[in-house]
Amino acid sequence: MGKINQAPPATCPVDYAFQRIGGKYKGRILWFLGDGVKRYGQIRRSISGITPKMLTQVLRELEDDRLITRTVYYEVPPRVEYTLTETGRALIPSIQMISTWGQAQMQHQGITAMPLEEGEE
Amino acid sequence: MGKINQAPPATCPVDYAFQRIGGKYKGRILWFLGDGVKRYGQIRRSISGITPKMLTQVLRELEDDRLITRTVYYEVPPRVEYTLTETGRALIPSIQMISTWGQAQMQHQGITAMPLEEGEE
DNA sequence: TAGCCTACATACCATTAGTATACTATTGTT
DNA sequence: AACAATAGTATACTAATGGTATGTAGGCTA
Repeated sequence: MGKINQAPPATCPVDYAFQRIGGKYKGRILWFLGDGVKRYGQIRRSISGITPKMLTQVLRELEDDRLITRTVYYEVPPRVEYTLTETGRALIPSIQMISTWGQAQMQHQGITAMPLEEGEE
Repeated sequence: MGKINQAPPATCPVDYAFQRIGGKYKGRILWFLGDGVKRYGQIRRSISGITPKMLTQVLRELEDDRLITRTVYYEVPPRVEYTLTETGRALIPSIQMISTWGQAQMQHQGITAMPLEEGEE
């Protein structure tokens, strides 16, 4: 349930890729993780508008697709860290390019770009 | 109706971009158009499994977002040609990289990649 | 000890994306 | 007259995606 595009396994590389990084939040999450190891709460604060349920769901899908790893520290309060796998990291240059494109388009339309949020801690 | 992601206008470039090129078919269609001017039927034959309704819908969305242009020739039988705009063409290198990534992953998993179809004419 | 925090899980519901199938218009060909 | 070709429309439907609300565990804080 909740899997973006799980239908017929892709034979086209573009299709294959978009089945994994399409969806409303995946690009932004991967992009944010490109910055380094992040905790659940950090991601949630950086991805404006995402609900905890969606975040959990999306993170699990990315984990299932081996784009990120999830490390649980059994402390109290619990701590869960997410980081890109090699495969996931290999996507960052592509997302970088897409971001650059997006930035240019936004400028073109007079929209002010705000890459990612989150107040320091 | 049918607009993929029309919710709050993106402030993040990555979000902005994925709102335009996300969805099941957009990446593949743009990629195919990267090859040059294409007719409706050519696109339909190249994107396996797409229904005419979806294709029309997606093409209209790409047109609205100024990623492609649509040229109608009032002949019989009708002829409609689609081509990338400058903005759309600027996306091709990113899709190229994503495709390369996808290809590598597919190889890694023993899947045979089949970039795009369509028999010559 | 009553709530608060983190990091979720679960149930339920609404919206949106996508599918299936059939149909249209126009003109030339058989 | 029936059929082919192209580029779609129309209608009805299912599946995927996303959202709200609430629950849970264990320690921490007031």
